[in-house]
Amino acid sequence: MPQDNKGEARGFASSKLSVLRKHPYFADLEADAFEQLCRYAKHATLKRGTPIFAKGDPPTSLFAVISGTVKISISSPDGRNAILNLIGPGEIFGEMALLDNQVRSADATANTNCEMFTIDRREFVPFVRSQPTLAMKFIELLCARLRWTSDQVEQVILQDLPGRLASALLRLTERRKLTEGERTLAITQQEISEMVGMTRESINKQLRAWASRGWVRLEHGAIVVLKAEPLQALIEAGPDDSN
Amino acid sequence: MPQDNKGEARGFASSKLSVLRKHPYFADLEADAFEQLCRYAKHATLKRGTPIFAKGDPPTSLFAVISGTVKISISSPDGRNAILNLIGPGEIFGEMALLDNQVRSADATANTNCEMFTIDRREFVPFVRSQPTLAMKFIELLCARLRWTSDQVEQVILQDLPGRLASALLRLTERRKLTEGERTLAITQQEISEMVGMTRESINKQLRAWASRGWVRLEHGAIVVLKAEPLQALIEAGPDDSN
DNA sequence: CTTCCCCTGTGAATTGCTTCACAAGCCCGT
DNA sequence: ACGGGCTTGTGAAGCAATTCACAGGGGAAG
Repeated sequence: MPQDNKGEARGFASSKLSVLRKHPYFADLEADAFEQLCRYAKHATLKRGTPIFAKGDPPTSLFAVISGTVKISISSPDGRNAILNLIGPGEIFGEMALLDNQVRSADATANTNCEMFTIDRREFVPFVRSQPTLAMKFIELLCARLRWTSDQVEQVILQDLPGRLASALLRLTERRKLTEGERTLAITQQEISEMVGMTRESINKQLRAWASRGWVRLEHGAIVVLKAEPLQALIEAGPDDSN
Repeated sequence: MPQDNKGEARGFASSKLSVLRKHPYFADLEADAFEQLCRYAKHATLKRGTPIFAKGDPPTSLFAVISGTVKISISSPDGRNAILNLIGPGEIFGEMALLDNQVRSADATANTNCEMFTIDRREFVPFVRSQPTLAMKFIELLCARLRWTSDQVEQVILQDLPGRLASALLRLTERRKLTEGERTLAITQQEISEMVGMTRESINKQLRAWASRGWVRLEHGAIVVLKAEPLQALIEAGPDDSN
């Protein structure tokens, strides 16, 4: 739980405000609510790899990512781990434990160098209760999360390796609102493998097969989706439609 | 979308009220909100196997189960299916699509003969907006769902067959608040297999192995958990701790 | 500018789970 | 009370994905 408040050094609410305004999640709040939010929000920057919270922790804050990405994951005793979500700029995380007042159900780590706002629990909870509009916004957020996670269950249970991988790639491009031409995903093969629950090696071989067909292009730390249609078709066809 | 309103035949709000009062989910609503709810709620009974809604449908209602269980599932083109959740008496389902105004993301089917209340979308949404307490209650519900589903992802990705199965059994007993002595789960091996994403045959063999050690007892259409500790230990030990 | 670590790439052997193919039992509806 | 269908039980063969064991290349940090 790092508390690097460099942003506070300047001490001007206005500077914070201008950055917060750009955060899509809060963009359409009413003026007074937004002002209140500004007073609550604290700025923080953290280095790649920094743990933000761990499974079992009592929740202290809500987080709003400004730049960089945060990994939400769970690890098993034998060293494997599962990535449940990757949170990017303009997104929020850590709301669940705050809203239901339970301990954190997963780990959060800065996946790259990150810039973010944090809102303390003591201010956040009464704030949500006092703002019905905000409560509805969080309901929508939770619904979106639930759809995302249920999709993950569906794919992991119903599909084989090619299907899961295709599904993960497309879901990630959609989420990032990349819908045209070259869809570049800044993600390592290791990370993808932990999202779909298969080994890095298997993922690599499948990606390579698709690359040779021109469906994707592989770069260092990135995957570029070139043709979404055959991948989509593969998912709809179900397991073992010969890759 | 069956609309069997036999319960209406009597035409007395009071009879409906007495049943609704027993539904834990609404038990602690304020008097006036509860009265309003009574006017909205419609009674319905449906036979085992009846489809309630299907993936892709526009949402029409919220459902509150009084008796029986409802299956929330998704099926793939090649005939396999995945059970996302089993909703029992005192529980609610179908809220997600209503709250975020999207199409249904899964199928719902009466898994046994069922008795339930339905609340129409046109009445439900304004009702939630006008009752902050209720909104907070739904936030909690969504959080609980999210934890449940994330757990499912975690287990499916991190654990092997024994771990997944143990985890599913324990999560089900917990959910039903069975914490002492003989925990009977009214569930078929087919159903469990569709919840954990493995074949019925594999599940059967594992259950049989545990039965011979006295950890569980197998009945027709039911699994009785006799010893939770070794199962729990198995999950914590992670994959391949020799069954 | 150079070191070191992470990311990628690839083959061979192994295996946990599936697939397939049955048989028998229980229960529900008519 | 009697089918017929769902539910359980079990073995043998097959295979998709893992495991293991490498090697080269890029990029970030010092």
